Amino acid sequence: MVQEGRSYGGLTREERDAQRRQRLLETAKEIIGTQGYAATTIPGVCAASKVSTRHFYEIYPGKEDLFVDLYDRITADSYARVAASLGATAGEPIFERVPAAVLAYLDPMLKDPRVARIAFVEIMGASPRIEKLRLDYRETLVDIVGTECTASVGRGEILDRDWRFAALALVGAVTAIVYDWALHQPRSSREALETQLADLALVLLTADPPR
Amino acid sequence: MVQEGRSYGGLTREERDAQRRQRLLETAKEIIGTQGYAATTIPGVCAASKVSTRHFYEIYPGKEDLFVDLYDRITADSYARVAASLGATAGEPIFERVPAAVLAYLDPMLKDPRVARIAFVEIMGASPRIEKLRLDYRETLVDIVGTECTASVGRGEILDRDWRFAALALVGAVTAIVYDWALHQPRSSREALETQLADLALVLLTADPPR
DNA sequence: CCCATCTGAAAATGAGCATTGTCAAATTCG
DNA sequence: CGAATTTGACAATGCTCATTTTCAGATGGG
Repeated sequence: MVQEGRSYGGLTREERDAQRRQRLLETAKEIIGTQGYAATTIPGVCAASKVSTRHFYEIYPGKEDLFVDLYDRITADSYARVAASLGATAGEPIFERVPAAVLAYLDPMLKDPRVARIAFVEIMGASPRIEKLRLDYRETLVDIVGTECTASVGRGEILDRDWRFAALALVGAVTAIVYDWALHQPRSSREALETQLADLALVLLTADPPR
Repeated sequence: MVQEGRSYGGLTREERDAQRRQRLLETAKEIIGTQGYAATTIPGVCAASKVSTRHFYEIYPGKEDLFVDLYDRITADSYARVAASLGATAGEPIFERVPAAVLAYLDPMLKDPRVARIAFVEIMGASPRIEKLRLDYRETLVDIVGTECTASVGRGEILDRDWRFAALALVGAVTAIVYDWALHQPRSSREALETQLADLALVLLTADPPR
């Protein structure tokens, strides 16, 4: 059981736990992002993290919770980037804001293929709880797109449409493309991909079907 | 061990095996498409199928093989529909052919939410072998799109572009949207969704970015 | 220095399956 | 009919973890 807590190795209990949690998260990113969630075991993560299983269960209730924590952090990071991007482009036309926000969101996945695999593949259908988490987060994203685009419609920049449909299409398309890009070697430059992704976002949110 | 085989219950060995396989596949569709692959157990599938585990292992080497067989059949069905659709619209403009082919592909998923879940969610990252299967099948699809569109470019109907990128975007977008539609109740009519999907396909394959 | 905490390693426990084996009853065919 | 097959139910096995517990040693406050 966890006692009151006193200093050890020059660190407080909180600091020691934080370091162990940090190592666990880093290892989880490596193993889940490389071998997949199904192939991930607690003893495996603990061994690679230099954390005893006893300490693991002092930090997390179970295996699923580590994955949830990892995914929460990845998502929170991307969402913060989106918020920052939207804040930085406030007042600019939607043609600037949306592509910038999309690329801000994707930055962590473009930098690290393991993150792309976790956020776009391993997260899917891993468990009922995690699936709900994924869908809830995505709903937030859909709402953001809807809000921004509706405001843009009000400014007369674009025509109104089914924003939920458009947002889901954007998320799905971007997911498939980035994961594919992260997987393949050799691949086009990140700059080239970002140009294509920005164009894609614009097309999906503003193009009229060529009837 | 499996003997030479003789009639039993008025059926040959092949027929008996085929019926058991049929029941297993139907049950697997129900359980995987409802509870998810991770929550699927052999004893569970066998009990619901009225097939003993002993017979299961006479038909399939293991659990993963049942899933592979199920996914193979689902995919083969969709691919056959695509081929039939493309054959039926031969000679027509790409603006007719592609939306028709996309809807042909999606028909089984639009008819049965369990199929949508299996093909679009449960299949992802289930295991290395299954993930490879998914990516290989998707590559075939990408090739088909590329072939059709390149031919259309030759006919002067559309401008050339990165067809692999466009195809991946289309597949990713359609996947996310159809699964979302299959999941939500209440939802728009199938006809309305199909119109949106057809427009989406055209936009992704033919629209120029509004620079 | 003394003792309560804390730590890493490793063993112990136990659950949940996948997979295999047993067997009595049912069926077929010579 | 009677031997050989086939069947379904179910017991038995074994393995892979998740989770808990043990324990000897390290550390720190008083």
